[in-house]
Amino acid sequence: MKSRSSMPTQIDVAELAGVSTATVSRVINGSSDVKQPVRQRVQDAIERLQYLPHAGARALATRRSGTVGAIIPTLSNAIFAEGINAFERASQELGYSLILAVSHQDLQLEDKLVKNMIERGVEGLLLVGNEHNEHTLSLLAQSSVRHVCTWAYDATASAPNIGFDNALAMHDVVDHLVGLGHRQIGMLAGLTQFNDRALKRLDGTRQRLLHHGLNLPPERIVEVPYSISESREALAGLLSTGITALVCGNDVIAYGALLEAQKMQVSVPDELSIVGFDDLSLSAELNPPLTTVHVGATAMGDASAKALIQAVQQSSAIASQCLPTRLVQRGTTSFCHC
Amino acid sequence: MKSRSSMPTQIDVAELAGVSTATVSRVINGSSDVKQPVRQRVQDAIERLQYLPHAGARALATRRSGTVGAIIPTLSNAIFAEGINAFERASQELGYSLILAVSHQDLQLEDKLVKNMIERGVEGLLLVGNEHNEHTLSLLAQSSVRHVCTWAYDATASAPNIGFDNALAMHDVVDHLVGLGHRQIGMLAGLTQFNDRALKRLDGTRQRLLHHGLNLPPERIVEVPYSISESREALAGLLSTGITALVCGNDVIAYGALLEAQKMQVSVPDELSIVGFDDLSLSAELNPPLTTVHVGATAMGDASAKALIQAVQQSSAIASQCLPTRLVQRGTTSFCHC
DNA sequence: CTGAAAGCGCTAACAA
DNA sequence: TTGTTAGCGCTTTCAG
Repeated sequence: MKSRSSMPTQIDVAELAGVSTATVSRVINGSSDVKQPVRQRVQDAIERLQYLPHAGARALATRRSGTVGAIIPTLSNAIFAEGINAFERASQELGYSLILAVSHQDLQLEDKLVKNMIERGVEGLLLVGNEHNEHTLSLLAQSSVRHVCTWAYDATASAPNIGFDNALAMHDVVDHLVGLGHRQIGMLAGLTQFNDRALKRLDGTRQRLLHHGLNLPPERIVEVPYSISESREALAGLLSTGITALVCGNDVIAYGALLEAQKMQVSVPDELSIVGFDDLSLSAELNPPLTTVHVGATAMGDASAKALIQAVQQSSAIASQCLPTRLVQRGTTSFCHC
Repeated sequence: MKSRSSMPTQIDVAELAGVSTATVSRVINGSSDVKQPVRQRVQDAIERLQYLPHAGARALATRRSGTVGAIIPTLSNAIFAEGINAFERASQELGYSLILAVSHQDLQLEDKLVKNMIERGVEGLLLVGNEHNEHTLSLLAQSSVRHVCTWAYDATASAPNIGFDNALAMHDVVDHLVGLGHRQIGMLAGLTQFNDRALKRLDGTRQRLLHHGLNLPPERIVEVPYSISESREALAGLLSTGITALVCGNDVIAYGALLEAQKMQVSVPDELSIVGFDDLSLSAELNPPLTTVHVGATAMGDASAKALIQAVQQSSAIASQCLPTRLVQRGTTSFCHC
């Protein structure tokens, strides 16, 4: 008899049930070839001892941890929270637990976190964006941990991508605005440093404007962090450049612009059209409701979990997916009255 | 020489460095008694092989997993996302990884998730609220996994609590409103079933109104889910009961009330005062800015992680903490003009 | 200061 | 169908 400090082990169950540990293992793992009476004795013993298998030991023996990891920039951004919520749900339904880490937009930290995830034996890993350290990528490559880069779809990326085309999405936005007669357009972008999604949105906007023969001069571009108050502060300056429409890098920035415009008595959409990006649930409820780009964060989280886990289970590669985005025309955009 | 499919193990490092695995282990764990030249050889070997220690094996040997768990109702609620963000950050800084699971307000599912967390060997566990299955609690008790119930402080609860007094917080709200001359007060509460926080807020409001000799009749209480649109729908009915002030179970509900009132041309705060709960970052930015109860979600997540991990490391008990909450008076409340 | 060896709790051949 | 026996990769006495 071994000395055990706390929890019962398989050995205890085996003793109580009068079988070998192998049999206990078989029962736990649902092996079909255990006779009913034996199976019952084992299950009773498990019940009586309140035995819980040790996941670490099992991972060691099977070389499979039953966990997936996710490393995201922050959870304070509603759209990431929503995506992770879906990712967790899908993983859970497929029998996997989620190890979550937040990188705070720090690629150096992200690298450490990836290393940690590999040590923990995650079978799949979700990352955000396509910008990562060289070292991080090589770590992933030689550990052969399945991984997907999400939120951004880039056909040229080396790692599997599940996300949407941030640049292309802006084409719809620009086309919409130009179609409404707007010619003087500005952009309140998210911080583009260390954020390829924000950069693509800016680039996409610029390119599509050019396509229409329009310019996006530097004075009409302001980058702000994910913050309503900082977005508000930037609006007045942008307005002074004579714009009639404003493209925002995300919904939160758009909220700032809208609220500040209203405070400045600038009528939206009559004097200024505003377009957001993300389509947070609040956006449809504002007065006026925000015209924005809907991205399926939930669908993305869901698809990522399923793709990752399927790839693990079939030891196949992950197919990249370019998810659709959709411009939702609501009340903050209208014909240019000028 | 063993056959290895994928990753290098300690044995490989030991061979390459010409030492025993015990020495490799010592170097990894920063044992001071390894001579410098040997230590260097080992570190070089680790570097060259890109060796990563196997967390599962280590957990098995040390009986410590280096993980903490958190089970929350949802991540779609911004205030939980914020709390978990802080919890993760603090845990990470203390060297622990986070295993996160979402219960979708389902106590049955929560029970399964707790079981899973114990199997995974989490050293500490964060739960939300004080309402849990009997079985869940006993599981926790006999596994002796440290745990805290958060978001709600209840002096009578059996498990350690780190949160705020949801009922007491409403006293400030009611006092504020009554002090402004309001006598006809209604409440747009969150769903109280399976949610002790929402229930406490409702009870606290009712009690404090009684204290002032005021009533909260059933027709002035409406429960709605965490949703702006459902909150909006409920407003008209509430307004028809002749209220001059509305207490909301959370900020999102308050947004709905505010936006709907504005749409109905009911002036806030002149004709209707509104108070929220949570103080999400958006609340201060609305027009008018929302009067609400500030709860330190970040502080709570942070305190929970620190308390949990400290208790684990000193194998001591967790001290419950009643965190302060603060009424933030902004623009949605004013003197009763009646 | 370093090495040898015995597990940690579980699973997976291989026998029986 | 069930038991026996090696490990999975790491840490940790205990010797030397």
